Amino acid sequence: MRMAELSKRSGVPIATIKYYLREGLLPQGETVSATRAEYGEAHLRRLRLIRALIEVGEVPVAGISAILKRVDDPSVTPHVMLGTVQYALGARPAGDSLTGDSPAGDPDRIAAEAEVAALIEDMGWRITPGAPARDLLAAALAALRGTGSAPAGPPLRDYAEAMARLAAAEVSSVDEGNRSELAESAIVGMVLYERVLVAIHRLAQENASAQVFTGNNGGYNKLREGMR
Amino acid sequence: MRMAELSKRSGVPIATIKYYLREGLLPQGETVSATRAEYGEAHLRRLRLIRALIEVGEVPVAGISAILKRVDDPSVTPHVMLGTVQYALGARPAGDSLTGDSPAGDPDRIAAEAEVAALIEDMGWRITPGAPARDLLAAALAALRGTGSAPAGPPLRDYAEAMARLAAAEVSSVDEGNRSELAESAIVGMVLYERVLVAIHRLAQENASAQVFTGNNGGYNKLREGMR
DNA sequence: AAGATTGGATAGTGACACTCTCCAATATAG
DNA sequence: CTATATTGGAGAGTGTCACTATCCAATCTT
Repeated sequence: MRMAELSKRSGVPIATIKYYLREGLLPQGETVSATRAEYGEAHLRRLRLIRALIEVGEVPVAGISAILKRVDDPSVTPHVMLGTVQYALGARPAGDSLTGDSPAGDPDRIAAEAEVAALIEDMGWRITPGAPARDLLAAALAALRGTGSAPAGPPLRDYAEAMARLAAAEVSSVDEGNRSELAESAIVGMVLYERVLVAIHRLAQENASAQVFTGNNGGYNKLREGMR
Repeated sequence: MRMAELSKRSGVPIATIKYYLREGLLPQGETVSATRAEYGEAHLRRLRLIRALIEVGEVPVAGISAILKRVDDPSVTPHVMLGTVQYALGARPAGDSLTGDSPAGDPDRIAAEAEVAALIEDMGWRITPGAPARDLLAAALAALRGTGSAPAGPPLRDYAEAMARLAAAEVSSVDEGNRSELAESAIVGMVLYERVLVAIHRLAQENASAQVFTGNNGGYNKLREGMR
């Protein structure tokens, strides 16, 4: 298959495919002559993976590049690879430009970090010390406690227990197939199930809000009036 | 408080505060003279809210502007306001630039939409027909089914039940205080608890991956060897 | 032989979130 | 009552990101 066909079949413009080739997201096709290269089904699959990560997963191109380097390196174990995905996803600049209530030093932040450590300990989880998700959680908690106006919400433990159950099912469903398929499937799973989780959480929030704030309505949700 | 002090106390540079004023994220201070305006605690609180939404919540500035317009409009009910937040968060360009497997027309996408509708029906949820989270979920599911290499994962119902429980607790914890505080607290809650959820999900995934892929290790997670 | 297509290199685009530079009108200090 | 500093406000400039457009010479295709 030539580039034009790859483009048509994937729906990705040729200029963009060239860009992905340059960035190393997509491996080069097999060069047939100076002006011709042959692409296979693997390229198409890879391209779809890239699009899914970018469009649905909102993973930055640089992160995808880092992920795919690991996928294509046979010496990397699945667990390490998942770690790479986490790093690529959590590529938070760690003190974004403005360092108002900076990562370290802020008392809210320190308290939040302790809370995170306690949660992990409580759950008996094995988590790398430098895992980006730790920072992510600590930052979210610090912001939650620090904005003044923050609702109490459910205890972290409730989140952790629910997530432990779901994550166990997600990860165990990955455990099959050959290495490179396993790799791609694990990545897709990690990134896309996170989006699924978020989307369903939002739906659940909307429903909960409807239950709490609109008796049987406030002019917003006219349908399903008498349902309940 | 003058702008310099507002900047110092919030950690946000003056230039950026001016930018937020221009964009309407932050209300003007009380003009005292042609070159002097007075800012109060409310401005500081609002500024912290903005930073939390941008840094932790990754909400685009345009979305924050839309959200805050509703917060400052007393005729908007809490439920509608939460809807606005969802729109601001899910401001997905709906066919991003390249329309490869476009929103409509794609069979994977249509199947995914049916799956979403069935889930909502099953759970007995009240969800607006045009809710952005519907699209978000449908897009994630379509990508999941369409990449070829996708793990089965837990049934959607499991996610939905877990999220229903958490969302109910989140929303009910918001139900107090005066209107504008309630509004801000609801926003903070929606956005930041989502980050908390995501972060804990990632931690749970890392742990699950460690359990499944490393018997008692692969050279990655040297600590806690004999724990289990 | 004539036109189209290809891979590859280089430069340009638009969106985004700031950030910088000016400016005239005050404040404030000596 | 000057001299210096600061303020709010407006406009243009910056860096990043993910593309997108333009050229080009070397092939294919007809």
